[in-house]
Amino acid sequence: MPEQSTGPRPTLEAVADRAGVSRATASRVVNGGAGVRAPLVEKVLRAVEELGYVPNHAARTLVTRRNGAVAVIIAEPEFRIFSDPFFEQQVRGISRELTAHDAQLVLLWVEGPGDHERISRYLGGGHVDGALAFSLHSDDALPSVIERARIPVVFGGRPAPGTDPSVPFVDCDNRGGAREAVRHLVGLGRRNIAHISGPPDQTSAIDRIHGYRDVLLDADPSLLRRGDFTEESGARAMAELLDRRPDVDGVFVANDLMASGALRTLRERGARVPEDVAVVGFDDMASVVDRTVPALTTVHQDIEGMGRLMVKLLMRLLDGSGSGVPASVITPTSLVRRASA
Amino acid sequence: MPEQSTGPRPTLEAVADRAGVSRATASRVVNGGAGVRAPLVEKVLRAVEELGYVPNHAARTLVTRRNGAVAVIIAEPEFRIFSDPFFEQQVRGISRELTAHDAQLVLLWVEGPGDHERISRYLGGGHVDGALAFSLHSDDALPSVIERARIPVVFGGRPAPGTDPSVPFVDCDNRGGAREAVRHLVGLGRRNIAHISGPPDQTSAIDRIHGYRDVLLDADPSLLRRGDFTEESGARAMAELLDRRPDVDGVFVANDLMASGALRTLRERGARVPEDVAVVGFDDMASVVDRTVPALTTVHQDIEGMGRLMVKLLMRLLDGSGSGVPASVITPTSLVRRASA
DNA sequence: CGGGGTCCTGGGAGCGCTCTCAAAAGGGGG
DNA sequence: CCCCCTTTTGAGAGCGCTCCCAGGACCCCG
Repeated sequence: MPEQSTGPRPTLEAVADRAGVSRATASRVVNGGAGVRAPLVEKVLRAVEELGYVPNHAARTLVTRRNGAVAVIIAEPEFRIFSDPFFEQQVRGISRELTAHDAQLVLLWVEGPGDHERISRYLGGGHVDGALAFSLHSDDALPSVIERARIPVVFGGRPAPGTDPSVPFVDCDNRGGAREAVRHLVGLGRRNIAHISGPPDQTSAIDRIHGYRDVLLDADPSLLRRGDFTEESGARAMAELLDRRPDVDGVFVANDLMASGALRTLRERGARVPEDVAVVGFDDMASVVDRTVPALTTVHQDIEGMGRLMVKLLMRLLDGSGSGVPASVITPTSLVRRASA
Repeated sequence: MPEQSTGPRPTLEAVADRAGVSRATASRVVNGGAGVRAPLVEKVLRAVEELGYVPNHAARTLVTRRNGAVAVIIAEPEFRIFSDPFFEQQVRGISRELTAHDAQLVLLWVEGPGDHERISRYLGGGHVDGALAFSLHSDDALPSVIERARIPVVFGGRPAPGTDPSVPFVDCDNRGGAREAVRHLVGLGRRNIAHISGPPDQTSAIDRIHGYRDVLLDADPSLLRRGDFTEESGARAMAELLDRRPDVDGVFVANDLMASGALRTLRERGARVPEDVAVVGFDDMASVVDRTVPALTTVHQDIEGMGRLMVKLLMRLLDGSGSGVPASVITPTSLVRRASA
């Protein structure tokens, strides 16, 4: 039972004294006890217990140059990314994996370019061992701010072209997933397959368009409508599609939210899904997929797993064990068939 | 322009040498420069700039015993609290205020009792100067875990009875706000005013019930229905209410989400709002209030402000300037009149 | 022009820990 | 039983910074 000491916290020195060993030996025990004989280990451990000793983190960091903390940089350019379920899942994965590595999550909330100076100084100040960031918009200056800090970084999502290509990232196989979705539609015998895409400044949206084109090399431009990943934009895009191409019989929508909107429009226009128009989404977002009518066929990606992977990559970077820079990881996707296609 | 030094980061010593002053003086300048003559300040600043000096955080913490970081403890008992807009606003306020104080936010994500040991050790380990936590359910063991760490803490929301009463908290005036809402309904000439409450293990829900009873001392129990703060539960409670008390002409709902559900039920049952039944919510949640038909009259609370206040209170605790323990803060609420009442 | 402040500055002692290196202890073979 | 090698332990030197304190510079007034 630790003593309820009111005074200053006990130091390693105190533990060593109590155990009758040197500070060095006490340190060894506290750090795993390799190379110390059992009886001494026992003594030190008892002293630690009795004194309620907890290592001083700052002192340890000062000499080891490691502080067991990782920054997660959240940029909130315009929307409420924090309450985005996609994002939440990823952060959850990160948090869990970080815990497994006994590392802490320091949240860096960036609200605008005015914060860049602060962030840069913080990252460069040795407060954290590394950083995790998310590539959002290609016009964002944040990646370069992070790079300037010369600190190990892993991105979530493929960064926009122009970002230092040596920075590893974790992303799902957007292009492959899109291909699978479109092939499924083709396999269903659909002839006029459209695509409702995301904003062209996000690499995930671009990659999904590429996947669509990979399969439908000669797709007519009139079959391509652009949305912005919101439900509303999906509904609108579907309406436009129906107006221009009444013959459309299949749609691959770049995310579930827009697919939900598209489904709504289809219902309002009296089109049967999947009989008249088959719909495939992307993300397999639980909160959307279940409530959709009919249930949405979509491309699944393991978002939490991607978060964990980001941490694993960063840890490998920090250990330096993986010779050189670890390669980026593209996680697999899989088509989940439900009623809409 | 900072030198692109590849080697080890420059130390204060290096800065002092370059500026031709002592380490002590360099330190003084770096920390504000009080009591140093202008020309020397100038010289040191230039050296800092030229060397690209950034203070070593660990070394500083080692001697000052302050590390400029605050833990935000997020317990996720069952639901996705992280994506809760209420919560997001509060964390945003915390983040902003922390930034203003030049302090960092360390996110501690608690997923279950299994994490308590880890959290406790972390908080007690001197990694952070203080902690911010949210009082969620009265049966949660977390508050006591935090208390055990003997670290300054401020709660968001009034803690359940049984928690150490000396721990300061920030909460809005739930009871007063509820009173105002009910009085408004009374002022509208409503005779049979019902209340749809939140779960009884949350103090905010209890306080709002109290406020309702303060005004309607003799309210019949049949006018009180319990929900769980979800839209669905609000819809259900309203339906039950209508079944038992068809004469109800006013409802105070304990939060906007449930009020939105109640409004839906009212519409489905063909009751006009506010003509037949006037409805008042609580929270003034932007994402709900705007989309409701009719627009929801509700009790406004400054959620982001509460987050900021939590930080301010904690900072006062840490400074020790406020003699003794700062008092908890109850922030005011205000009725926002829209169409529903 | 000297005395007594006041204001600045530098020296140096740690903060608590890790880690290197040398000394001590233990062990085995000749 | 002694010597050499391996394992275990301890002494001590920092890590980079702040802060106390003493000494020097400077200033104003008599």
